[in-house]
Amino acid sequence: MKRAEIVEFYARLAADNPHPETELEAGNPFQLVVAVALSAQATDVGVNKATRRLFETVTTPQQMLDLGEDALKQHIKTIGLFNTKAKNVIALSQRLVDVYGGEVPNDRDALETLPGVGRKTANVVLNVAFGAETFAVDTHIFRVGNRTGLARGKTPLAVELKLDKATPQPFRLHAHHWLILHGRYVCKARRPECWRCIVADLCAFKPKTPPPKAALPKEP
DNA sequence: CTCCCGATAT
DNA sequence: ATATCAGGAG
Repeated sequence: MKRAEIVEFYARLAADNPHPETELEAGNPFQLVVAVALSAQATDVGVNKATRRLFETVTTPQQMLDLGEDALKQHIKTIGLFNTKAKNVIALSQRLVDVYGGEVPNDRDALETLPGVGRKTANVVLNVAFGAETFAVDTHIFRVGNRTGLARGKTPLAVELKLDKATPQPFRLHAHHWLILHGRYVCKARRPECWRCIVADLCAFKPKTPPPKAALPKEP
């Protein structure tokens, strides 16, 4: 995608949603780390349903340790991969207490030493909790970047580095939220809704999906 | 590369 | 029935 097209692409998404925010519910950086770690291969809606009650009583790493792994599992058992996620969240909390004074570090390398936290989760925390201009490439952004031609790559890291180079100010801070929300609600994996996409004319995706035909009445 | 793994949409 | 969901670790 050309420079002017990229600016137009972001300008439209920005005009459509001036103040995009994460849809994960978290009251502080620690809860954010936990919520994002839990969100792997799960929907935000599902994560929020599980964390709503959990976060009423657990707001710090020490409180998570006091709760314990078994009780945590009961809270998050409706989320996929809950066994490894529970283990990771306890280990992550232990490390925050032992090494970082119970605080979430504002540093990608430090974040990535936390169990269950990889580059994508670290980038989300840096952006949402600390206002860094990071590009957290999840399944949605990977798909949108490759489909549209905005930022293509074989791996999430490759797409991230291209986004970093291709995204100009003043769009850098919120770019990853505009892309993820666009991917979640319009440029969907199964049935992309190109007929109502506001950047379809800038997009390289060939089979522009038509609007659904009106449902025919069923024969009895 | 495989494994982890329940809820939801199609 | 099956693909997909704010991935990460071994």
